[in-house]
Amino acid sequence: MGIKERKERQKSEMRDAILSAALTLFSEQGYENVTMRNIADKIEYSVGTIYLYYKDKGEIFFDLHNRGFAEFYKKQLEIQHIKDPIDRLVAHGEAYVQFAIEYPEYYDVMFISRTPAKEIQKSAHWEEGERTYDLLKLNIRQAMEAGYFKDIHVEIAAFSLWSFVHGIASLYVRDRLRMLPSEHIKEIISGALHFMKRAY
Amino acid sequence: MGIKERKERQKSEMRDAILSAALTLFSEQGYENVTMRNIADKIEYSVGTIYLYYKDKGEIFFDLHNRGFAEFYKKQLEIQHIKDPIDRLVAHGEAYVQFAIEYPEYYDVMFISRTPAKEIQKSAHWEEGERTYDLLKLNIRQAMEAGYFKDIHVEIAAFSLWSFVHGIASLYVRDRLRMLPSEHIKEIISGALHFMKRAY
Amino acid sequence: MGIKERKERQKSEMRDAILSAALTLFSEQGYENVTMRNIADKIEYSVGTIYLYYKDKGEIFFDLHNRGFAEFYKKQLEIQHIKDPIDRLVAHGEAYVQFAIEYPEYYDVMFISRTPAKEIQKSAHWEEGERTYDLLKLNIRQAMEAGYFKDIHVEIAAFSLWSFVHGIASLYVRDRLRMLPSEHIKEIISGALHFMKRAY
Amino acid sequence: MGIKERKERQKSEMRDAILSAALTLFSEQGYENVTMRNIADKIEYSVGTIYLYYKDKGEIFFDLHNRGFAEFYKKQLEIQHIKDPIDRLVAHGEAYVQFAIEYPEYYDVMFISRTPAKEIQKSAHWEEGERTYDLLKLNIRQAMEAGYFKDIHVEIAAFSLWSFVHGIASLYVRDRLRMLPSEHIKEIISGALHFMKRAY
DNA sequence: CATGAATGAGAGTTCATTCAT
DNA sequence: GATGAATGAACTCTCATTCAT
Repeated sequence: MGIKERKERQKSEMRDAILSAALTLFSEQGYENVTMRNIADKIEYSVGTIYLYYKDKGEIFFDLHNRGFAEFYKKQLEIQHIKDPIDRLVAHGEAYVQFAIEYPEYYDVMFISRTPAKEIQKSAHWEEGERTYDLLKLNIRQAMEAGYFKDIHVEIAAFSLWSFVHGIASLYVRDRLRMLPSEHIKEIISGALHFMKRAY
Repeated sequence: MGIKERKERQKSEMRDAILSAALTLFSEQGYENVTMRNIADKIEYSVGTIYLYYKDKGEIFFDLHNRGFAEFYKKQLEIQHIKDPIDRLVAHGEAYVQFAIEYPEYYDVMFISRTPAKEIQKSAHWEEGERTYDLLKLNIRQAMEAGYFKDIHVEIAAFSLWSFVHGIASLYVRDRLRMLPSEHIKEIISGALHFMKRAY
Repeated sequence: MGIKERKERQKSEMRDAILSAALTLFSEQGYENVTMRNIADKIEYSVGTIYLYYKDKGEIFFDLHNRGFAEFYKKQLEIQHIKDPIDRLVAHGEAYVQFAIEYPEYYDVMFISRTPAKEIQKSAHWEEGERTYDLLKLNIRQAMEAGYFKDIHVEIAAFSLWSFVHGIASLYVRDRLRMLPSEHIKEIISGALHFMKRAY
Repeated sequence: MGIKERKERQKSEMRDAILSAALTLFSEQGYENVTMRNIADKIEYSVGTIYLYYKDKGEIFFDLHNRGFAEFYKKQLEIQHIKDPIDRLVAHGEAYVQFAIEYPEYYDVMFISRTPAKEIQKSAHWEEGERTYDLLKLNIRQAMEAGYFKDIHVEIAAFSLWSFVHGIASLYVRDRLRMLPSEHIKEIISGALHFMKRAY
C-alpha cells in the first residue's frame, strides 16, 4: 500500500508542477501565448509527458481556475471569525486584495483573463465563485443589522464592494498603476480600503 | 492639392475601416485569437492590403489603444461644465462606466488587455491616460474645497474612485457578472455609482 | 479577362499537381501513411501551400475519388458503340481491368482503399459509381434480349461480372499475383476474361 | 516439465489474446488507425506488456497474417472429401467466400490490406497461400478429367475462379456493395457462386 | 493601390517504443 | 512477468508576413 501511496503522491506532485509552471506562464504572457512546449520546458519534461496528466491545454487552465477558487475561498473563510461586522468587512476586502497581490497569476486566471473558448465551465466552477459572493452578502447583512448600509439594497452594496476591491486588484495585476508613485502603492491601496468604510 | 487631400482622406478612411474591424474582433475574441485574415475578411479586402496601412498586427493594436484614449478623454471633458463638484464627480464616474459599456472593445484594449509584447512605447500613449487621471484629481480637489473628502489624501481618493469605476467596468467587460440577475445589471451598476457618493 | 483565365488555369494546374502527387503516394503507401509534407515535398512546395487549394487531407482524397470515377465512367462509355452485346460485355470487362492496370492508384482509391473516416461522401460521389453499374446492367439486359444469360436474374449476373473483374483488378493492384509466373500475367488475365464468356 | 508447459501455455494464451484483439481492431479501423494502446486497452493489459510478446506492431500483423492462412487452409481441406469434382469446386468457392464473411478481419489482412512496410518475409507466409492455390488447381484438374473446363488451361481456370471469389469477398469486406439492396446481399452472393458453374 | 500565392515557423496533439521498478 | 512513466519524432493544420504582378 505504501507503494501505491507513493505513486499517487508522485502523480499529484507532477500535476502540481505542471500547474505551477502553467500558472506562472499564463499570467506572465496570457493563455494564448503560452505553448505546451513552454510549460514542458519549464518543468524540464517532454511535451508528451504533460498529456499523461492533462488531456489538453484547456484542462490545465480549468484545473488552475478551480484550484484558484478553492484557495481563494479558504482565505475568505479565515476572516469569518472576526466579531465586529465592519471590521470583518474591511478584513474581507483586505484579504481579497491580498490574495490578488500574493497570487496575481491566480487572480488573473480567475477574474480577468478571457476564458479559453469553449467555456464548458460555468455551472461547475462558478459555484465556488458564488459561494464567496454569498459570504460577502452575508457579512453585509450582518453589518446592516448593526445599523450600517442604511437605505441600501444588499445587492447593490455587495456589488459595490466587490467592484471596488476587484478594481484595485485588477489594476494591480494588470499593471495599470504606472502613474502612481510606485513606492507608495501598497500604502495607497491600504488607504483606499479604509476610505471605503465611509460609505458603509 | 485637392488630389493630395483626397488621397489622404482615402488613406485615413482605410485605416479607420481596419481599426473598426479589428476593434470589434479583438474585443469579441481577444487579440491572440484574431487573425489578420479575419480582419481582412471583415473589411472585404485582401490580407496584403492591411500591410499597406499597418506594418504589423501590433501596430493596429497600438493605434486602437491611442484612439481609445483620445475618445475617452473627449468624453470626460464633456462633463467638465457641470458646476456642482459632487454632481460633476458622479457624472465623471457615470461617463467612465458608460464608456466601457458603449465601447467595451476600447475599454478592454485600454485598461484590461495585456499589451502585446514589446510595449516599447509606454510614454507616448500613457500621456493620454494620465491626462484623464489628472482631470479626476482636479475634480476631487475642487470637491475638497467645497468641503468633501475630509481628511482624505487626494491621491487616495482618486485611486479609490478610479478603482471603483474600473472594477465595475472591467467586471462588465470581461463578463464576470454572471451571478447577478441579468435583467437588473444596469440598475445595479447605477445604484452602485450613487452608493459611492456616501464616501465623499 | 485573359489574366483571369490564366489565373484560373494556374489554380487548376496546381490542384492537378497536388492530386497527381497525392494519387501516387496514396496508392504506393496508403492514405494513412502519406503525410501532407510528403505531398508538399513531391510538388516542391511548402506544406502551407497545399492548404490554399485543399482544406484538408480528406478533401484531397475526396477529389481524387471523384476524378477517378469521372475518368472511369468515360472509359466505359467509349465501349458503348460496339454493336454485338457479347462483344460489348467483354470489351466492358477489358476496359475495366485495363483501367485498373493503367491507373492502379485510382483503382485503389476508388474500389479498394478504406475510405478515410468521416465518409461524408456516399450520396454525392457514389452517383458516379452507380452510373457505371447501371451501364453494366443495361448491357446485360441487351445480351439477354439476344438470348444470353438464360434463367439468370440481371442483378446476379451484374454482380457476378463485376466481382469477376474486380477480383482480377484488385489482385493485380494489391500485388497478390506473386504466385503467378510474372511473365505471363497479362496473358492469363486476358485468358480469364475470355473464359468468363462461357457463363454468359 | 509441468511448470515449463504451463508457462508456455500462458505465453501462448497471451499471444492469442493480443492477436484476437488486434484482429478485430485492425479490420474495424485499419492497421494504421489502431494504436498499441488500443490493443492493450482491449485486453486490459498495459501497453508495455504487449512488447513482452511481440517485438513491434508489425510483428503482430505478421503473426495474424500467418494464422489467418493456417485457418484458411484448414477450412479448404474440410471440403476435400466431396466426391463430385464440380460439387467440390462449388463448395470450395463457397467455403472461400464464407471464410471472408465469417472472418472479414483475417480476409482483409490476408488478401487485401497493404502489407506493412518492409514485408521482409514474403517467402515464409506465402507458402501457406500457395498451398491453397495448389489445392484449387488440383480440384480443377480433377474436374477436367471428369470432362469440364474443356479447352481451358488450368492456370487460367484457377486464376479465373480465384479472381471471382476474391472479387466477391473483397467487395464484401471493403464494403463496396452499397448499391446492392442490402437485404438481398447474401442471396445475390449465393446466386453468383452458382452462376459461375456455367463456365465450367 | 491591391492582390493572391507562397512560406517558415510553430501550434497542439498523438504514438510506437523503451525502461526502471 | 507486468507496469506506468517518459520521450522523440512525427503529424495535421494555422498564421503573420512577404512579394511579384
